[in-house]
Amino acid sequence: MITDQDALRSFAALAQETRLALYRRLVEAGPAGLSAGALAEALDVPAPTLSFHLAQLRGAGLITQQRSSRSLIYAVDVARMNDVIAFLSDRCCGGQPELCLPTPKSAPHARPRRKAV
Amino acid sequence: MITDQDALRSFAALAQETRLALYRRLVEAGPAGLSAGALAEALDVPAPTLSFHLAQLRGAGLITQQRSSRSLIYAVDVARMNDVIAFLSDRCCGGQPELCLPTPKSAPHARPRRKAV
DNA sequence: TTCATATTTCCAAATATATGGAAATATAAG
DNA sequence: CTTATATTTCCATATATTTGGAAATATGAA
Repeated sequence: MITDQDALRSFAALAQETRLALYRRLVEAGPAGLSAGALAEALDVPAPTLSFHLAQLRGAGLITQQRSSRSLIYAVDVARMNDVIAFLSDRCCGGQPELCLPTPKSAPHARPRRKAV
Repeated sequence: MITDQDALRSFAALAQETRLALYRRLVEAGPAGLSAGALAEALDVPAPTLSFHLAQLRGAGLITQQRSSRSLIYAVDVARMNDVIAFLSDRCCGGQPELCLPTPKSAPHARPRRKAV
């Protein structure tokens, strides 16, 4: 589960060019994550600016932080992203989800869904 | 498909309390949508403020607008939301999606996913 | 210790977003 | 044509976010 405020913070966190790029870079990196330094180099962002944006993503619960010697390693929190997606998907069409399908005829041959992120 | 800018605009659109409430109210309403007036009353928002927020959601492509006599009817664009979700889900773990699953053991009994929104 | 590296916190200036009253536009009814 | 309803656009003010240099903190190496 996820509160309205959590969802709001998550969208706010992703609603910024640098942060969205950071998040996607971390999705790409997978569970191993990347250090702040590696991210700074990858995206060419000054350290204080990077730190600010990572803090936003972390405050939204979208990424985790872990120290490894002098480096801080960031990685996506997949479960949280799935919660955010569920937040948007739930309670559709006043409890009649079938109304939410793009078009009636597309339902029969709908492609199988993959686990998000 | 969806561009980075499109995704960014979508998150920005949802990253605001009133707009998120509007969007969710429209998800609930389903394909029939709701008029600006109905939304103004439901959320108790002054007309100009409402109009501003609806324009943001529309600019992001998340909702559609259609005139019906004197009223303007707004409804969610389900296809766009699915695109936004796909944007976040794609290219995970450097091309090894299995690494992105929350935990290895949770994969076998993963629940079936429902079409988003 | 002392020094170097990695990253954060502090803070002030620049930029962007949200709010709502008053006026404008669109549509329909009498 | 006049009036009423529905909604938007205009615009000034208020509020929030982003930026990056300088200084502070944390860790490890010599």
